[in-house]
Amino acid sequence: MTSAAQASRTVTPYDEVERELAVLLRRARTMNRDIAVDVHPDLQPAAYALMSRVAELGSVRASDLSDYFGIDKGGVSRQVALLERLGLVAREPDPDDGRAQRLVLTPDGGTRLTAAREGRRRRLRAQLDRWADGDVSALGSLLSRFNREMGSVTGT
Amino acid sequence: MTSAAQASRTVTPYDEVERELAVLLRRARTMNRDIAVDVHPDLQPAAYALMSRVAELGSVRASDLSDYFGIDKGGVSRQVALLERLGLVAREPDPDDGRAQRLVLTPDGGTRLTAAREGRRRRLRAQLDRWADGDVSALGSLLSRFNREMGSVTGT
DNA sequence: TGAGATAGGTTGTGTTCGGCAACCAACTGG
DNA sequence: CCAGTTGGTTGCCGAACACAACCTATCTCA
Repeated sequence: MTSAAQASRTVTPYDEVERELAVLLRRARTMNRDIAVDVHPDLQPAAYALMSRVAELGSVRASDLSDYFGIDKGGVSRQVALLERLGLVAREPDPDDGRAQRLVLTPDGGTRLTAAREGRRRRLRAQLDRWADGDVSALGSLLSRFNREMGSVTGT
Repeated sequence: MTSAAQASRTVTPYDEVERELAVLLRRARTMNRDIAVDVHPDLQPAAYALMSRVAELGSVRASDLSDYFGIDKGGVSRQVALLERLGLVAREPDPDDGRAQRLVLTPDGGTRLTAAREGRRRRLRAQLDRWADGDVSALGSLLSRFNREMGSVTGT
């Protein structure tokens, strides 16, 4: 009972998940930065994820992004402004709602994203290649589920 | 081929991992903040992870933390200073190296950490309870492996 | 033993991120 | 047509780091 090492009396799977998430989150910034620069030298790391989501859905409203990533709409607004300034996404008026705007990738944005995606995938693959296919899928599914279920508790 | 939606032509497991990580990372800040406040009202989110790691190992050097989390030692230094100011960790001279210091949890730090850990675990559990035990373990292992292998590519 | 080289920490500076809140515009429902 | 709500923008601010300069202690090796 001397040191705090006894905290390890029971390292539950929960603890492990928590610890690994902590590590991942701290390292994430660095990893993300490299990725974003691949797309466009002036692209901020955070904007990459938004852009990626726009590509995935084809057309989104800013508030959708805000909900999906669980971040403030103010931040989204700024990131989107940046993406637009860089010519990576464009805004279209939403036919169904005069207040809203639909975000779409510009051709240039699409091209750059695809190109960068290739490079990034290569790097990710370089690491995950040694994994069995099933493990990669499993990680994806588990993360997805985790996000989905944690997301619903927003107001904890 | 009109919109960028065709980017979904092949959503590989790699893509899913990437996407889910992106979501996770964006949400992380918020989640972490709540946790840290549980330990001590003035505790900054980032410091919680460090403190947690100190508890796990019992005694660490700042540079170990820097390596482990992959963040700059400057940041670690500041966080540690904060933790010390709050009386949560203490510094001891390293008997083996005059330059270094060993960080240990104070009794108060240990108490608070344990208490907060309980609360947090309850919340995490509330979500993960519906998971099969094996799934939680699997997520932990996969994340751990992911971190380990990605960590070794530091200079990509 | 003494001159680098190197490792552990601290501090100053700048940037990125994103929460909070005040605000405008447009939609919705009496 | 007035109130309440929702989509978005902007100002303000703190947190979290990266980067780099710097100090000190240790190590190395001739």
